[in-house]
Amino acid sequence: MDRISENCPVDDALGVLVGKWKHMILLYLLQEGTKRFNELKRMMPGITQKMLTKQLRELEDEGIIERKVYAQVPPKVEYSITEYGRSLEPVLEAMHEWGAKHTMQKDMQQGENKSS
Amino acid sequence: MDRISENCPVDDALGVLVGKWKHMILLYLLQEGTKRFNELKRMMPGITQKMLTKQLRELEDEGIIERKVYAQVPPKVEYSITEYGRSLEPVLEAMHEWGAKHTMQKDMQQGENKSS
DNA sequence: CTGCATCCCCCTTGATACTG
DNA sequence: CAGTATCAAGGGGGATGCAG
Repeated sequence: MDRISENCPVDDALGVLVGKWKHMILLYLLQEGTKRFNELKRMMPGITQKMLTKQLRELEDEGIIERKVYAQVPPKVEYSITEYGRSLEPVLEAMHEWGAKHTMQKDMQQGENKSS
Repeated sequence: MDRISENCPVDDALGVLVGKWKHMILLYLLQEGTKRFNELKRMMPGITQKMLTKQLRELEDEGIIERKVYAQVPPKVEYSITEYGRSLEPVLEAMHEWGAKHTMQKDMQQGENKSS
């Protein structure tokens, strides 16, 4: 890759990931597979139904996740990553890796002057 | 990497990149090296001084870019990527790559039915 | 040239209550 | 259980004007 900003496809990726809870949802579904609505909700303390629904919808609209509804008396809806959504994994990993180093660096700035 | 969401370092990476113009600034500085304030501004039609300044400040606070002020009569300020900031390149690249595919896929959904 | 301050708008997020 | 509707609040982002 020589030039990475021709038309800013970076924006597309960013757009998909931006949202207070979106990446969390993605990470959970990526790691733990299919989940029900309330399972996801329970995993993210602080999120409201409204937000969960909204972020889920947006992810679904992008084709990143799949929504499967079971016609049952106690409603049951399952969410899972699509193949397309799985293609985001490298991006998430790159960000995770960077974030981890970032945190380390911040921590180290305390200790490195005092070493020995 | 087994689990990528232990403490959501992804959030840190996202936090650094999120902002309507931040990734653009990063891409420009990454590709073209040191730039002056107005050069950056000219590169991004639509951005206002306020936003440029703000995004630049935030990037600077994170240690991603460096701000060098020349004590001259016509003020001159140069911005450049720090070594630390350069560590974001893989992340940007991953996003760029994904975004490019994403765009392609959208385009193809028009043509693939009509092939032949 | 570069940057700050102010005012304003709108979108995102959040709290709560209600429905199938 | 899953989702929608409504109302309120906060902050990001934009336009403009002033200053060193």
